[in-house]
Amino acid sequence: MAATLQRRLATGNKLDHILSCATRIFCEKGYEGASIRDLSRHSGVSLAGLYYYFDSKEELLYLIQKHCFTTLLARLEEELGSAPRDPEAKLRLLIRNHLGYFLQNPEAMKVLAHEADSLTPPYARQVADIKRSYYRICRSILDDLKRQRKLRRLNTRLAVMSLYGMMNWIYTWYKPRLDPDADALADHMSDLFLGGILAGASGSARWPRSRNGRRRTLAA
Amino acid sequence: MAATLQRRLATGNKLDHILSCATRIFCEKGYEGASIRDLSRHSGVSLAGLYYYFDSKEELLYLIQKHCFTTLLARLEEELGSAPRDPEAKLRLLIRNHLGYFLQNPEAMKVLAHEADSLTPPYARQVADIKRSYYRICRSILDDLKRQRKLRRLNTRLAVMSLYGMMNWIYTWYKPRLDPDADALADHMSDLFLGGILAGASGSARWPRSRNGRRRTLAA
DNA sequence: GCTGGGATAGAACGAACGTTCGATAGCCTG
DNA sequence: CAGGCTATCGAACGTTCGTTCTATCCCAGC
Repeated sequence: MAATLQRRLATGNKLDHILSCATRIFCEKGYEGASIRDLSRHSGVSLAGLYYYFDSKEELLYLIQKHCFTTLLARLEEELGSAPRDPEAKLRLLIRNHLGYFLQNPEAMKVLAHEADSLTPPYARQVADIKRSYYRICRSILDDLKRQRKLRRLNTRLAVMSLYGMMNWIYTWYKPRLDPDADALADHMSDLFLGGILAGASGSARWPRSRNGRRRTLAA
Repeated sequence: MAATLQRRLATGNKLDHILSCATRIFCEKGYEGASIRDLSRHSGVSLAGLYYYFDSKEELLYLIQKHCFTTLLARLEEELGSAPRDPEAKLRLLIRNHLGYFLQNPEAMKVLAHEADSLTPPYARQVADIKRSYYRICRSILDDLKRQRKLRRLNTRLAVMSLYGMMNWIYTWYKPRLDPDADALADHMSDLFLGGILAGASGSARWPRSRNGRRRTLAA
């Protein structure tokens, strides 16, 4: 893998082209369902020629995922670092950043969300590291919010995962012509999520209790 | 396919066994990544012998998805029909039903959520029909809620999809030992979702407005 | 006791897969 | 102009894939 590094620096353009074709194909047919021959056809590079730019199909998926998650994380850190904000503003910013990037790169978004488990240990670990950094940022914002608003019963892990679900599931249903744009969607999900989180603060029974009479969910 | 119907009625047990093995294998390796030879090994049925019970690998996935979605829908309709309830109670019931079934059948849940696009038209259409029924129920509950609570600015399509995201994403993170059980999770998500939906009712700026000063999201 | 069909499996088919080999251009450097 | 390096490709390798052919076994019904 080290031998190909120099090549890549000199030939970044073509590798970029291959990666963007691969993203489209992985998006359409899935990682397992896509073949290197598909990629050869759509990219215009011969089957053998492709292997000058990467070592294996799996490395291809790794390069796509690593690049996207790195970009997503870098943008978030840049925006978060630009000004000191309160937790709610930070969370809104995270959601806006997340959806903005996803809806700008819908094919990559699907490859990130849908092929999250397709990499094997050597590659998977490196991607997992980036994702963990992202998760930590999101969770620490929610921990701050919990402290600030005294949301004693908030399970921040569940909250983060619920938020992830809302955001990452988008790739299964979003229609650009039908649905609002990224900023509007970010507002929608921010309002929904924050409204839900903060509504639990008082601990009062605003709604009828659930069937078993308990309200265990927001408790850690 | 008609010819095999009679066989199946007489030999339902073994087909069930094959389907449950297939569910496990599709869950672990994905539909494309799983091979009929894997299924042969794990089910104890010879490669050729399997084809006595189904016509193709794709029909196998279809049978799994159809059975699960049909069961999920039937249970929901049964519960919803048992007593007249207000929209909020209905929604809580739907969430409880959805998560209850999913966490009872985690492998099937992943196959439903992750292989939603793996079927081709002849099979895909039939599964899509069931899913559409399910969607309509969910959406009409939300429409009722919107009417009842006068949530003028609620986009019910976005709300349904956000709820789906929260619920269906679970398969990527849920750890039975670490996370709350199905009922508690259902309470959590019901509170989060309903809190978020209802918080937007007043139209007051409970939180600082987003960067662009608009609050377009909850508007249809 | 024979027969017919449900149930099963060994062996094979053709196709597609990821990957590699060996060769060949083009180009910069000495 | 010789030599080496980058970039590229046609052809092939060995494997695995979904599926099918054919033969067998078992048992109920005549």
